[in-house]
Amino acid sequence: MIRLLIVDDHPIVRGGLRDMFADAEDIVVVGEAGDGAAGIERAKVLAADVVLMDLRMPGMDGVAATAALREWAPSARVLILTTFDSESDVLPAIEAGAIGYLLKDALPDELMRAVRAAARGESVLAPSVTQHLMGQVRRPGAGTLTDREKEVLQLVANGSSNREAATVLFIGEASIKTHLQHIYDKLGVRDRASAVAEGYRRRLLT
Amino acid sequence: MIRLLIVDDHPIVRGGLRDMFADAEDIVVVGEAGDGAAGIERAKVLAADVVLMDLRMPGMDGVAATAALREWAPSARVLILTTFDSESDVLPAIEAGAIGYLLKDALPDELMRAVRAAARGESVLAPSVTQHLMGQVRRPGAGTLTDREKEVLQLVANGSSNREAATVLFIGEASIKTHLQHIYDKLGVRDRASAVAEGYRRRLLT
DNA sequence: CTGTAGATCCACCGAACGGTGGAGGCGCGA
DNA sequence: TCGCGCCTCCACCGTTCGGTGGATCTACAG
Repeated sequence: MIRLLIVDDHPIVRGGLRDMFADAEDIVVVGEAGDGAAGIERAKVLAADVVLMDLRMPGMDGVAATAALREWAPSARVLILTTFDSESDVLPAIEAGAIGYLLKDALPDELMRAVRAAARGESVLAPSVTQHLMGQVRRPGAGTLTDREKEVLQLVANGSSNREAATVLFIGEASIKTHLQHIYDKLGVRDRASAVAEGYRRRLLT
Repeated sequence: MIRLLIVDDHPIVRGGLRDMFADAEDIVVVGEAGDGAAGIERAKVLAADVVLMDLRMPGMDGVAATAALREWAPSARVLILTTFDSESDVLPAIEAGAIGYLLKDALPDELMRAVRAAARGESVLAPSVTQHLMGQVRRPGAGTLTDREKEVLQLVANGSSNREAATVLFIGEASIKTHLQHIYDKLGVRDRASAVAEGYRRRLLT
């Protein structure tokens, strides 16, 4: 019997999922949680085999919760179930240790098979997600900004000129320019405006 | 008896909603649809009183469907039920003729009361949505970019210089600069980088 | 018909930015 | 210990951008 935990901030979604698994004889929904922190606690207490995890949640999000589960409930397999399949969602989730990644437009039958696969330790990915993963191995390393670079990019997004950013960070204007050059290289752009755009697309910015 | 139609592209969400309304004695779910076009057809055929409409859907989205329903099924009240409450989602939906706007983290009880209110022709808005509306009347016109301005901003976000954007849009570089000045004024920023940032924050850009 | 909003275009100027090719220092793991 | 990644700083130069204050044309509502 597979012990399933549902973590999603929408009561409606939780209800739909619980209902769906009611018919399955080999799966029992042992609990629900509305955010990441509660999900971790529930997974531990209830000894869940599989955790069905949403990514976008208030408080602790799905990625952080997935990472935390590796430490606090290593035997739980995390299956991401979310609406979005952009690289910036998929990659952190996989890195954090998710065993599978499905989209919410999945058919109930697919979802059921995915849960069983996850319980066996097998990976199940939505087709579009597979594409993103393949795209990633082709360009390793690139695309990750350092903390300092993210700070600079955030300031630029907030309207700072190079000089203003330099003042805020207590460094010289020249350093800001150097950071920006590195940012341009990593993001594959040629100016601050499109760097900001890429920053939002990859969810590096707020 | 309130005849309710559910329009949402996620089977899971539809299931959760149908289940939720199963207990209500004065509400009957007469049908479901997975996109806007099907929703319009169903609303007409089934003579729905209230349409529970998602905004983000493949094909015809919720805003377009809401607008179309005013012509094809004027007696149907559209109640938006979605995950997002940004101004750029809320305002078009209200303009298109939605009578209410709820978020998917609403409690089942709230949702039930909202459907009954909508059936009576009363407006129900999520609290955060009310904020957006109030913010809008305070600065009328401001904050809304014209189609042309959105095009320009999108090109800038994609790395175009003023000259390149001008070429793409078959207009002069001077016009691009003028459009950008208007964009800066409306978004309350002073350069293209932060204009792009604001564009993403207000969901004007992809 | 007249006002308003949107789109287009113009000139001028100083300031900021992007490109290039460096350099030194620090911490960490091989 | 040596290399590597990261952060810091420098100079020079051409290009682009932002700010200002206009202008004309069209479409549409009052």
